Amino acid sequence: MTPDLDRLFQALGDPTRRAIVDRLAEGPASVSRLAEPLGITVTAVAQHLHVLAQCGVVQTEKVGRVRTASLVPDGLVPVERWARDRRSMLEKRLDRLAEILGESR
Amino acid sequence: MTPDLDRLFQALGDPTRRAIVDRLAEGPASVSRLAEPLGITVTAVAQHLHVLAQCGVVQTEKVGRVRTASLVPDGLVPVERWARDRRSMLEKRLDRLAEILGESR
DNA sequence: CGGATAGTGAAGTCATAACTTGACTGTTTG
DNA sequence: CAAACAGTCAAGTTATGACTTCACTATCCG
Repeated sequence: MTPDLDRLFQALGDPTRRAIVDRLAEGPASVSRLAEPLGITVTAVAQHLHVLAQCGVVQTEKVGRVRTASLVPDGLVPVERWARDRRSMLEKRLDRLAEILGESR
Repeated sequence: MTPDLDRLFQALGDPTRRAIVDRLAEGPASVSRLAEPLGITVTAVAQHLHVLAQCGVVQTEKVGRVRTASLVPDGLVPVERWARDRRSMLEKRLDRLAEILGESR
């Protein structure tokens, strides 16, 4: 069910991948530029970028021999919405509960 | 770095665990009640609940022989905030960029 | 009491996923 | 052209994590 959300959350579950997102939030970067501060192979970074692209968080474009990655504008919206929805659902329930408890006073 | 977020996102990366959260959004439930629709062992559910509790998403209380799980009111807030922060950072950057491009017209 | 019910604990299995290495393809530049 | 550079591809390694089973404990109820 909802394989999109699955891949999205699973992708963000990895700290290295979130670090990449953090870095890209400050602006586009090449594969090796991303690899540098992470102490990781460029191969590994490329793999991470692939999964981040798969779930719509980043987009990459290769010009010449350098591939530049950047964040997709609304890539993180589903995450935000998922969390917000659950929270609001819970809050509604708790409000109703409080109301009932209040009435019986 | 930020082991809290790490555990949180990693926890939500598992579809079964998100299904549990979904179920709990509708109200508290016992371990076996949660296991039933998932086609999974109660043991597995207990394990999932443990990791969800570790990262502050659910809380459980055992009364008598039944353990009841429920969502922690603000357990998902960090997720929401993380996503929102990245998005707003990106938006600001794109706005600045648009401004600059606009000026040069 | 005795049998069902609800969950726990320890161990083991199995798949996946995060890396690495090493060989290779293109691209830039002195 | 040759050497350095940026990235890619295909394997292989290793750790972790999502399960299961089975034996066990504690609680409820007729």
